[in-house]
Amino acid sequence: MSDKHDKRDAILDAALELFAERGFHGTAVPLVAEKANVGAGTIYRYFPSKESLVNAVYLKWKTELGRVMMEDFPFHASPREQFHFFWQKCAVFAAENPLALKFLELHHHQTYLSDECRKAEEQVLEPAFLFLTQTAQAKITKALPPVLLGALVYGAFIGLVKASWEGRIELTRETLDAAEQCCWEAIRA
Amino acid sequence: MSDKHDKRDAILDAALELFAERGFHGTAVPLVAEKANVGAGTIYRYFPSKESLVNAVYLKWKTELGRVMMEDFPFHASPREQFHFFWQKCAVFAAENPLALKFLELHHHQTYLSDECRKAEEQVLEPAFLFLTQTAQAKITKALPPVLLGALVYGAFIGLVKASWEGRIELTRETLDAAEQCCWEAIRA
Amino acid sequence: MSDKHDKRDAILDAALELFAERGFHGTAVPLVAEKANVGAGTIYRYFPSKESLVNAVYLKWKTELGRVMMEDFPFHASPREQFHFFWQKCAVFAAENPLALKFLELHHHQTYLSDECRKAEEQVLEPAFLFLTQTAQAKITKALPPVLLGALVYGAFIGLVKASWEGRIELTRETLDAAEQCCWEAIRA
Amino acid sequence: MSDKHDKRDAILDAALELFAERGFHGTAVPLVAEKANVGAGTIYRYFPSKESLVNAVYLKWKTELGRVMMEDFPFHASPREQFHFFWQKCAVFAAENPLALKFLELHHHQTYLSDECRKAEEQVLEPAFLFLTQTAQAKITKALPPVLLGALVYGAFIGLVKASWEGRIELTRETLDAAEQCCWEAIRA
DNA sequence: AATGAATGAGAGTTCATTCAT
DNA sequence: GATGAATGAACTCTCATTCAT
Repeated sequence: MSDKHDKRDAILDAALELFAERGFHGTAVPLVAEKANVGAGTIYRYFPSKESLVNAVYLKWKTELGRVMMEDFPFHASPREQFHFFWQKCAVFAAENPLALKFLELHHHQTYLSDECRKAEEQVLEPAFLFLTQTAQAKITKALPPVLLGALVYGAFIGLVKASWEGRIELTRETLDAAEQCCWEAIRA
Repeated sequence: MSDKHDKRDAILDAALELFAERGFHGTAVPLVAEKANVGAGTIYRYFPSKESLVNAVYLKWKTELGRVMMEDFPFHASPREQFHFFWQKCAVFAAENPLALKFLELHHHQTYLSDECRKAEEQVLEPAFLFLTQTAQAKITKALPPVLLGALVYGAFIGLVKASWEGRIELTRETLDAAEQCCWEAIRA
Repeated sequence: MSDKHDKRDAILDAALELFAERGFHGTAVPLVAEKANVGAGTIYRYFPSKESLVNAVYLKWKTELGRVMMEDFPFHASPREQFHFFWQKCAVFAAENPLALKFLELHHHQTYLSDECRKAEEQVLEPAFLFLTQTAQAKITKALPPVLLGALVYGAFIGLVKASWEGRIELTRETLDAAEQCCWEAIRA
Repeated sequence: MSDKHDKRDAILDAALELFAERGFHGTAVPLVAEKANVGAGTIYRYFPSKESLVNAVYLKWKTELGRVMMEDFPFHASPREQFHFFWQKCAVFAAENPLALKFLELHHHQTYLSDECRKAEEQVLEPAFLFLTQTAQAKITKALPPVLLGALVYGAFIGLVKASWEGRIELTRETLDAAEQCCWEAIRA
């Protein structure tokens, strides 16, 4: 039925895995083809170039990240609960799509990414910035630029995830909860 | 005497800059040679391969980072002052060697890095872990694994620096101080 | 009935145009298919290979050229009138089928053409050679090998047509008549 | 001594031969390399692309043709003698550089040729046009556009040369002289 | 009969590495 | 010791041809 999408998706999945592990320039197109179980030429029926492929992977997962971040957002919950929601969503995404997160981190702001990818980036960040703006106004979080607090918390989260990738820590429920509390204390007024 | 080291250093500097901006696979050896003002063959008199060159750059700067982190460490100051010292050293390193930090982040844990690099990595982290172990025992910082708190704080710091690289924030004295205080509040008991 | 031939002709027409403009190796088969409004695979139902297609196009137009050259030949007119007939036929063919003439010139004696094409070539030239043989015997044209005079006149004609393709001259009635007279004076005794 | 030019020339010579026989798109770069006895990559040290290589070959031989055409031009000889000079020069060039002439004919006005090549083309034609303009004014040649007479004569010459390439005629001294006289009669008043 | 998605061999091109100078 | 021209393996990408539908 969806043979066409099966193949396109197989290519996107294979590319995600290889780009995440070896980087853009370190990944040969025929290798992607082999992993996706298609011919090398087939990739070029779906993507006009290797660059467009990496952009497609980036856009797919950045968009997906943005989507899950806002899914069922508890608009009427307390700021602390909303912060928990954000953290939880990131943790679930990291647990379910470790390769996607690795890929997004590794290719973030690379020269071969299109403007479209940069715009998707900003859209994903917007809700978090809005949250930090509103809670700062309410004197719940510190009177600091949202971009600063956002960078710190997201950076801390990524630091945690990277430590788990390197086997230096295990992302148990307790660890994640403790880390969340640390980050909340970092930003609360 | 220093002619030999002049050339070796020129190669390491050129490699640092190019690897930081384009990544390992995205950087051609002849380009490194050109930037270092040496012949392409000369690089192979100092480094047996491109891989060994990237390892040498990594080791040089990881070691340098470890060195500056411990230089003049105030062993008898208060934990908060010691934390300030760590943070300050990182900030100075980031300001003085932005390319080096970018390089270290980009090549961190890549497959072509040798075991020696991984060991250097650990050595750099050791003092910070020791600090977090001792302050936790003294109930000054949270009773959480040092690797967890370390990952959060270093991650937050890298998040901040990346935001500045992308032009989303300016690393003024005030910003850095505020961020430091956030991170202290994240880990304090 | 003519459905089959419609498709075959559409392919031949598309191939003529593309081969004439981009050459044999510069033309992709799927492009021919697209221009002919058929599937790429359909071409291989009519022609076993790209080579056989270019041969078919060549044979079609070389044969057509031979046909129109002899159509209504004025066997009983004067040599000068017969020469005018030849020239006129060539001019009409060039005007009506510029792509065909361009194609025939571009692919003339190429390695991928079959022997059949070479034979067709000779058949087309035969009447002209016969004419030049007979008029030479009658001391109306120069006592030179027909192949020499034929090469000069046909070469001159092609030179003229190429100049018009390049926009260096316009093939008006006057120009063609003047050129014809030049060529006649070139060969007349 | 001139090792560098030896290699560049070897590439240009190999390219001339292969492009003349198989056309631009029909010639693979590695084949040129093999014939030139260099590595495939070496070609790209001398020419940035296959296109620039074919342009270099074209320019080299078009320029050479223009040079030999004007070498020792008998400015004070009679028009008929000057015509003989042109014809003779072309014949010598064709005899000494058959591949070059074949190449120039095959690649004439192709889309991948640069503007520089087109300008070289015009420069080569200029002296012939000047000759035809002046002789027409002196009522020695026909009162027809130089571009018309030039196209006829050069076309006739190429027709003759092509016939010899195809083995249909032998370019003896007598044949060439007779053909020259034919062409003169074609254009004389 | 007709299709066009799929293919893999081969195209043009790059680059890590070597070696004669 | 230093070089950079030379290389060929491997890259990205194209296309003549096939075959399941």
